[in-house]
Amino acid sequence: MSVKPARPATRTDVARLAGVSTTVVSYVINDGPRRVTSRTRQRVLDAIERLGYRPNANARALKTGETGLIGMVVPEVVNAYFAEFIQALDRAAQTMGSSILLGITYEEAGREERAVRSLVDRGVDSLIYQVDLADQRLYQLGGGDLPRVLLDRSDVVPGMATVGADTEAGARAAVEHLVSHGHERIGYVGSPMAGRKVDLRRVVWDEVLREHGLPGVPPALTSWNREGGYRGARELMASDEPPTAIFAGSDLIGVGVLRALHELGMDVPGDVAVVSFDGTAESAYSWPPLTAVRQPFEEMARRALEVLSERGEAPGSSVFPMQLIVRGSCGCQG
Amino acid sequence: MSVKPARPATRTDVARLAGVSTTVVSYVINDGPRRVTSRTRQRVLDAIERLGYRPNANARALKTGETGLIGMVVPEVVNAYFAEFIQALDRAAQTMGSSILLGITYEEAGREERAVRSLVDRGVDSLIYQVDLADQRLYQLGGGDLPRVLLDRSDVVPGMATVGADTEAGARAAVEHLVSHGHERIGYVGSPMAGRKVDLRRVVWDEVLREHGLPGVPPALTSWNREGGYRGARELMASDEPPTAIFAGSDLIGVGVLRALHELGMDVPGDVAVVSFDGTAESAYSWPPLTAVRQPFEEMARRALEVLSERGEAPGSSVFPMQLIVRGSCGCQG
DNA sequence: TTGAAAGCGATACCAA
DNA sequence: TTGGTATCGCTTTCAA
Repeated sequence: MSVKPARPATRTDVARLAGVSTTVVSYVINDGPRRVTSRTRQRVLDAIERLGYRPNANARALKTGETGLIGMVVPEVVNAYFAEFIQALDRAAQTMGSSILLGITYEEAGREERAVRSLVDRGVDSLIYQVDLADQRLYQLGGGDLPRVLLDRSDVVPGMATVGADTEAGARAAVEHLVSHGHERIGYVGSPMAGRKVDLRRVVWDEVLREHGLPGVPPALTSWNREGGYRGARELMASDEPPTAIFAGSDLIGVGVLRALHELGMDVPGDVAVVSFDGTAESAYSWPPLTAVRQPFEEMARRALEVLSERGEAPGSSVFPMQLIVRGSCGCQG
Repeated sequence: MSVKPARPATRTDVARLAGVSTTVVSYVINDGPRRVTSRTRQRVLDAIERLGYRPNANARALKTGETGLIGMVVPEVVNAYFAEFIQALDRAAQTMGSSILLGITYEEAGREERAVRSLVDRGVDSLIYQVDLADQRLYQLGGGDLPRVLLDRSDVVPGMATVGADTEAGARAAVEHLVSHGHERIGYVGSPMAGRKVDLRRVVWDEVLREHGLPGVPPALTSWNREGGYRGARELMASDEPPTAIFAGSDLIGVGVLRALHELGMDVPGDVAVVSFDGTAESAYSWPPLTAVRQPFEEMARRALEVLSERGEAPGSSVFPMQLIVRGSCGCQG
């Protein structure tokens, strides 16, 4: 039976109703730091229930210096790759009573600093970077005491913990799979990386080709979205010796590639086979469904939160295996 | 030139360095409520700069009762339909110095209450519901004083402001477009709505068919995702008189429909034309690209924030027009 | 086991 | 125009 007060009940109201001091209310809410008789405890619990009392998170944050908020910096959310991480992180955070606060950069120079600063100013307890910030100094925003982790990122920031997928093995699995189908001209569609970062997918693709004595193919470097995949595939197919297989650097790219191939009247995987990178839901429903190497979203998210709570440890890096998911676009089921 | 203090600077540090009282610091930061000489003001500004001072959001929230956080309740984020709104809202909120705090329900009964409660407990200033909550009482969480708005929602909650798209006109445009192409058997793939809510898309589809004297077709009601679209189209195409056109209740459904049609060896739009609802980026890169009626995401987001700041007004409802985007799947370009 | 009280950082009333 | 100070709701030390 809860009574609706006009003004939200505070801890003082609870104390008064329970006939104890506010200190005791605090003790029962936090299960410490002092013990409370179970009788007293029950009285407090009853009062809380009757008043519908909920602790004021801001007051608590002010006092303890912890908000229970985890800042996550992402370039966008309309992209299943990031959205998958956001959800995985959110679920993991829920079990710890924390919440994810998003800082979206939109990959616009101006918004980048705003996004990160906003998180820091709001007092997040830690930060997860899922974006390559243009200005390295932004990684230091808020001072050195905030636990931070780089999640599945291409750039490396000295002294910062890292959680990522085994891109190298994943890319290798993808390309080797295409090779195993007998393809000899295998193209790659990706994007140039900002700064002088290297795209491991591209590097590995190149390596595998070399290892098998296959001819090199100029990579099509456009942008990390569907449009980029589309343009890249058009480019690749317009060459004198078009590839018979394409390794797409992301699912979105893969989808764009498929569209281009269809437009050209090519059969997938008959004329051109495709394997993509990421393995989000969208890849499963394209036509044909994309064979892809999948990111271990949940595992990485859980690990990221672990890393953040182990603050103080030496910044290490965790690597998780990717998994090849065979669907229709590679030719296995064709 | 900013000095990095070990401990973050507080307003007291600023006051000391500027040789003024903390009150004045407050005045210049908030531009009021009292005026400050421009000379004093400048001294304070300098001190802030030198110390790298940033106001503590929690302390401020405690004092003012406002956090600058807007709670947004969504079922998921790995779905461009919701992600588009999240981004649109985020951008709009940024211009007001507010942030969007997400409460993801995952459409799981248990998480629903947690998600909403977590937002309220964190002290959000207002709430945007983008999900049909199973338990209507959850809409009242946090008391009656929180401004709330329902964003593009199918259910109606008495006394709550609403911002939505003109689903009816949108659906009509979609179906009429198919009719204008000469189709006589037009199917619908959607999903049963929770509770006894009605799916306007389905109702309008039915209406339009009737108006044109076209034969009714049993709708395929599955679920609002790609898988649902797939199953729905299989179902529709397995009937004795399969449709020659399909109205898909969402982009995801549309994508699933396309996959099913391809699997059956049908040509789109040659054998079956498709028009979908929502118009997210994914619809533009399916094969063939989906003709769709598009949600006015940005406009609705902006309006939602306006409504929230007009607290106290009578709860009205804003409706925005949808736009038909013609691409390849309807037959216009075939 | 319980309570009084200091203090987290910021706001704004009331005086000066 | 500027400053002293009470206060927001909560945590926790110290004393009872």
